[in-house]
Amino acid sequence: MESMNNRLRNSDKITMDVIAKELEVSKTTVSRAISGKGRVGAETRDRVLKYIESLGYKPNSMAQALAGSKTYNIGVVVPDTDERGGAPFFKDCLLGVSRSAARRDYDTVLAVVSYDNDNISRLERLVNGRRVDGFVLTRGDKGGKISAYLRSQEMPFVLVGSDSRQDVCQIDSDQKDGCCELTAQMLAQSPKGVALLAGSKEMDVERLRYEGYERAFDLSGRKVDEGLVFWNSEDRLEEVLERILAAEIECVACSDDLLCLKVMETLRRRGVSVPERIKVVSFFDSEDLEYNDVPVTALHVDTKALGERAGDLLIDIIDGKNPEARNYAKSSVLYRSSFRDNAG
Amino acid sequence: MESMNNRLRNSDKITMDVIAKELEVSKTTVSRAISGKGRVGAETRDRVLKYIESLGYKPNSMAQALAGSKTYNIGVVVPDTDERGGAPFFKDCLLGVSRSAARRDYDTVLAVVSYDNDNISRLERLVNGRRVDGFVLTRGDKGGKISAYLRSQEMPFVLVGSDSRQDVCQIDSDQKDGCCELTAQMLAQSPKGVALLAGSKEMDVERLRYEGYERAFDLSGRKVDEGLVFWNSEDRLEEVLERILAAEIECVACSDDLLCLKVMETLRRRGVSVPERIKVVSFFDSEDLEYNDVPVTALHVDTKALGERAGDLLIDIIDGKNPEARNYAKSSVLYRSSFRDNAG
DNA sequence: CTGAAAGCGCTTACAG
DNA sequence: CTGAAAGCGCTTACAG
Repeated sequence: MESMNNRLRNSDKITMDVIAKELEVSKTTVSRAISGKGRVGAETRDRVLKYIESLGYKPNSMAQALAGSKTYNIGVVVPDTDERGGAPFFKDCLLGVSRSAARRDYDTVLAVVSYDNDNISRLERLVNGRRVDGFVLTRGDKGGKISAYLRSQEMPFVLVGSDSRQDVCQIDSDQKDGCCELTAQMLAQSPKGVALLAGSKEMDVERLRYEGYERAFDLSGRKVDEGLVFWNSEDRLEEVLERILAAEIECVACSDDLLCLKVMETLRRRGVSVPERIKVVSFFDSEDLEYNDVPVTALHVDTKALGERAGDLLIDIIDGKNPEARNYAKSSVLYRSSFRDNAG
Repeated sequence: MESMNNRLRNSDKITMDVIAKELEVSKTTVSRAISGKGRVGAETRDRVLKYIESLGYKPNSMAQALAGSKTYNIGVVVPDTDERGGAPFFKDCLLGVSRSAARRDYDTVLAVVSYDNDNISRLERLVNGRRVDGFVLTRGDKGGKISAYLRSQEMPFVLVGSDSRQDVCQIDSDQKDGCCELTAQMLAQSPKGVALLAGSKEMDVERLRYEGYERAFDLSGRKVDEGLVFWNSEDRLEEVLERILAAEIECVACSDDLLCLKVMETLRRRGVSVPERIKVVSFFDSEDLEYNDVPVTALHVDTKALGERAGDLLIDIIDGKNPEARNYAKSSVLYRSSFRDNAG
C-alpha cells in the first residue's frame, strides 16, 4: 500500500531497511557504506552517508552486537571496598578507561566485585550474557581468581597494577624507578643519609619502593644504612622519629601518603619545622599531601593516564593485536614545600 | 546427519535452539520457561530449568535486547571534573547505583560528560545506539540541558540532587532538615548563639543549609543574629573568627568540610582549643573531617544509599511505575570530638 | 561494485 | 499448555 509514495513517513522507525528502500539500494550496501567494510562505489557511499546524516540515523547497536558478535562494551572490574583514600584512584582509573573507550568508540560497563566474600556474580553476568568484549581489572586481582576465570572463558583482560605472571597483560606505574629518582634527589642534599619509613615488607609495592630507594644509593656509590630503614613504622612512629632526629638526618622518605601525613602531624606537634629542620617526601601522592599545612613533595602517579593506557591495551587485544605484556607508566615528582630539588 | 545421535556435542554453541531440540520441545517453550512469561506446564518448565542449569546455559543478552527492545543497562551520567574532594561522591554514588542495578538484574554503564565544554557525545551515543534503558544524572544538571535532551528522546531518567522542576524525578538528602537538627543540638548548649560560616548565597545548597539553621532558631523560640551569619566567609576567615571569639560565642557551624578544615586549622594555629574553648561542626562530612587532628562532628549524607535509591527509582520508571517525583533521604549527625550532644 | 539471502539468538502475537 | 513462524535490525559469506 501507499505504493505511489515511498517518501519516509515520520512515524517509521528508521532502520537500514527503510534507508535502503528510500535510496533504492540494498541493505547490504547501506551497511557497507556505514561500516566502511567491503567495497562500495564512492558515489553510492557518499549518497548513503549524506542521507543518514540528514536523518540523524544511528545503527541500533544491539542488532550490531548480535550480528557481529561484538558489543563494543568493555567492563571495568572494581572492588566495592571502603578503604580510606581509595576514592581518587577509583574515580581517575574509571575516567581514564572511559576516555580510552570513548576515543575508540566503546562504552564502559561497571563490574563491581566484592573482594571480601569473593562475590563475582556481576562479572559472571557480564561474561555469560556476552555483554562486554573484555575487561580491565583494577586494584590487582587477589589470588588471581578473576584472571583465571576470565581466561577460562577466553575473555580478554588487562590488569592495572602488577602481576608476576609473565603472560598477563598489565600496566603499572614504575614505582621503583620513581622512588629511585626521588631518593637520588634527596641524597644529593643529605650527607648523613635519607631515612625510609616503610610499611609492611609483605606487600609487593612496599618492596618495590624499597628497591628504588636502594638503587639510588647504589647509583650514587653510597650504601643503605639498614638502621635507617624502618619497616612497619606506622605503629611506632614516635620512637622512630625520635631516633631519626637524634641522628640528625636531614631527609625522611615515607612510603605512602597516610603514613606521611602522620609523620607531618607528629613533627608539627613536636615543633620540628619542615623543611628547615628536616625534609620530608612521600612515595605516594594524594590531595591531602597537596593541601597539607606544609605541602609535601611526593611521587605522583597519573592514575587517569594509567586507566587510559589500560583501556588502549585491552582494545588492542580485542582488535586482535598483541601488545606487550608488561607496560610501565612513568611517575613524576611533584615538588612542594617539604622538599625542593636543587634546581627549584 | 548424525541422526542417531542427538546428544549435545561439546563444540556446539548452546542456544535455545539446541536446548529445544535436546528436550524435544519448542524454542518458544524454552524461552517461556526461562523468562517466566507466558504459560508453561510446571513439569515441562522444571525439565527445561533443570537442563539449562546442568548446562550452565545463560541466554545471550544482546539477542534478548534486540528481540525485546530492552537492554537491561542503565547509564550513569558523571562529570569528568577534577574538583577537589569530589572523588568520594563519585565513587559512592556509582557504587550505589550499581548495587541497585545488580539487585534488579541490570548493568551500569558510564556516560562521562564534560561540563566544561558541554560535551555530551558519550551520552548521545548511548541514547542513539539504544544501549541503555534510562539514566541516573549525578551532580545536578547545569542549565537542564541534559534532562531536556533526554526528555526529547523519551529516555527515562532520575536526578541525584535537587531540581526545581516539579516533574523531574529526583532524590536528594534533606539538607535543610539535617542542618536544623544539628543546629538545634548546638543551640541547646549555646546561650550566646551559634555562628554560621557559610559559602556563597548564590548556591542552592548554601541557602538550604541556612534555612535549616534558621529553622532551628525558630523552633527554639530564638532569633537568628544576622551578625553571626557570615556569607563568603572563606576569604576572610581570620577576621571572622576574630569576631566570633571576641563575642565569646560557644559554637560555630561551617557549611562545608573544606571550609571547616580551614577553620580548624586556623583555630589550632591560634592555640584556640576545640571543643573546650569553642565547639565546631560541619554541615557536610568527609573523611578529612573524620581523620582530622580533632575529629569534627558533621552532618553525614549516605551517598551510596542515595545512589541506590536513584537506581531503584529509575528502574521503577523503566518498569512503567510512577514513583514520587521528589524524594528525600535523611542525613544523620555523626558526633565526634569537636562537639557532642548532651546525650553523648 | 552490488544484491538476495541466510544468519546472529532471542521474544511474542497468533493459532491451535 | 504448546508450537510454527514472523520479527527485532543488523552483518557477511556467496554469487554475480
